[in-house]
Amino acid sequence: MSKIDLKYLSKELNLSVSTISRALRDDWEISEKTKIRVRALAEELNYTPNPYASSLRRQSSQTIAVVIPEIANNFFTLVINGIESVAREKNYHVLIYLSHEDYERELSIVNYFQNGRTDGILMSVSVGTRDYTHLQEIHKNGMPIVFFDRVCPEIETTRIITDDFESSFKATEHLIKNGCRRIACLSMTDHLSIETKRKSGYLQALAKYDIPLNPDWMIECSNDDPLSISKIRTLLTSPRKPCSIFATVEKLAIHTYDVCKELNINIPKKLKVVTFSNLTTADLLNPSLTTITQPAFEIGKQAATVLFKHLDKKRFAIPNEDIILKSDLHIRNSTL
Amino acid sequence: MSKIDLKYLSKELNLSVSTISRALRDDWEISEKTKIRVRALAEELNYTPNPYASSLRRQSSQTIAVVIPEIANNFFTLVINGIESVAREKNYHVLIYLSHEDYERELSIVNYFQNGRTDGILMSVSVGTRDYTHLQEIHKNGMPIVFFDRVCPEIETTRIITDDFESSFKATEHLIKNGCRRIACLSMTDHLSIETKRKSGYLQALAKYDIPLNPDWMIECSNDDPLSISKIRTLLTSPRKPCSIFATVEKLAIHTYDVCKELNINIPKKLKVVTFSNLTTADLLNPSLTTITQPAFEIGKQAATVLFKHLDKKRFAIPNEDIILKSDLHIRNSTL
DNA sequence: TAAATCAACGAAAACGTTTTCGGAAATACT
DNA sequence: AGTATTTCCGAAAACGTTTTCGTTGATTTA
Repeated sequence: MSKIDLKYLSKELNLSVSTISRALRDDWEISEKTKIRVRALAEELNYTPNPYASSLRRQSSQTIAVVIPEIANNFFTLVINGIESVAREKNYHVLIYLSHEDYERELSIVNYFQNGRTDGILMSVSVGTRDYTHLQEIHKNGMPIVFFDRVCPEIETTRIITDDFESSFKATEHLIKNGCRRIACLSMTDHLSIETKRKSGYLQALAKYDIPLNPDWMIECSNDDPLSISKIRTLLTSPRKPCSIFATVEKLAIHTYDVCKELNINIPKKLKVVTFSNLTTADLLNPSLTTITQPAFEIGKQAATVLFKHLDKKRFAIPNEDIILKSDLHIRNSTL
Repeated sequence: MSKIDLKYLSKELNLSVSTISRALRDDWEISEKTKIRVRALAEELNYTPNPYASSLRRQSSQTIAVVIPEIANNFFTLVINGIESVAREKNYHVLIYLSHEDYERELSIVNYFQNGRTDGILMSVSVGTRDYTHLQEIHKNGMPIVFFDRVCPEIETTRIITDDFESSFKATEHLIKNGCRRIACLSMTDHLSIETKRKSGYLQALAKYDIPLNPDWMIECSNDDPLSISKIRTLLTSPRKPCSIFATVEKLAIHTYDVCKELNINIPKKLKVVTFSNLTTADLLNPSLTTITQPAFEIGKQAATVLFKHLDKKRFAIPNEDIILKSDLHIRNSTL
């Protein structure tokens, strides 16, 4: 079975290659009659243009890249769903890259993009990156980037984020109003924009209610699960232990549940837990988990929309702004 | 900042374009001295070849496509992780497409692949597809496909699957041994290979223990969540209701949990539940959920490995065989 | 010494599109 | 009738690689 390309069609129809090409893209310079003939044959032979030839010639790939730290994570999968929903509408293809929270990997991924493989990037930076020069460089070279959730403030582009400070404040306040004053904060690293905002929301709430901060209760965890778990375990077995936990990421709350199960600590009687999370089963946990839920699908959708607004007409520069979406506090039994 | 391509490098170094190209791919016809010069400049200017030009010329894209029904699903994200782990090693790029369990979408996605956009496909078919001609066609045109989990038996290629029959049998037997005889089966559609296997495992277990089959207890659910939930609700409120549920997919078990919560049905006292699932929080649910867990990461890894074995040397044809991995039955409180 | 081999490189074709430029035929306008 | 517009189409360049096929001068072999 010979390949069907423009040349083949052109010979078959006794037309030039350029005419075929134009007919298929519905160019006004081609008569309706020939368009119909061309389309008919193309349809019949199931012709599809070679994407690489098109991309090479047009200098655009009809492809966007999504760079995320991990994929086995409800937040990011929902974001991808949001992105895909608009990419599909625009007939774009979606490349997915996982940085695994590692700076080196992120670096090598971004280097892939130097030469036109993608028309734009949607990205959430990994916890491991503290240096943004690789992003700044590619951005300066004209590659459009839109950040979401874990953003890079130094780069002049749109950042889709949520009201992390406010919702953290609200969640902490919720704990306080439920009688807690000994509130610990589990967070990841210091370098992520979202982490600092969430922590400062927590701190602000403490301050508002005149609760002194116990530095021992601000636990910096990492991507090293066993280490994080052991940190949580020592926290919960220490003589001065907290009566509730505010976790900035879902995983740390799950670790907390695990440790409580192991140590037979009753949630919420002995320990209340609230966390950022997009877990679909939060309602079914034992006990059901109070969460701050980010509008993940919407985040993906908005990020993609901003990017495509630029890709559609290059004249539209991506504005340098934060788009802030609201998270929801779902109060459940873990903070009863 | 002008583009740096081979032409630019060639002018800079007073060498021909072809020499530059060969030097960079470490061709033996180029002297070590010039190789070093070329590499040095390429490194300095951060040259990366245009992937579309390469792909066009070499007729290979360094890209594989993954087609899955949905992504907000632990099983598939783990599979993707497995795939990505080997794709990354091979320096391949991963395109992800979501069929959303819809045949039409799957069709149009597969049509994208007609003209070399991808070097190979890893795929799990959607529940909506009963006609495989689109897959057969593209496969006959020489596109390598490897199926996983939800396979297409008609196509002569490798299928990575799990021991669905055996583990379903074991799970059902587990329910029987725990005193259940009135066991309902929640499944999706009739057309998926995995569904029929899982159901026949269930049926076989009933047969072995001389339990007559109640057709009313074989509930065919769908992707329409509200409908599925209402089916489950009527099942659990009917006069002749089951005392346990075997669910072929995670979502149906979650629906069951929701309905039980709504109707105040105690799990496991009034109803035992076992399901296929890769939920990370199965252990933390109320009650903890007994699951048949598929080795999702390994599935992705194996699927990708088989594909790359072929892509590495085209002489190696993808064998027409099933690779069967074992699932694990994790007994937890929902079947106590 | 002449012929043959070899190492190192260049010119140009090729991959399959898209797009620029131009040209012939048909139609419309003085 | 002659000129100006349209209308429709073709030739060829261009996109940036890779690869085929030479070519040159140096080295080895007969």
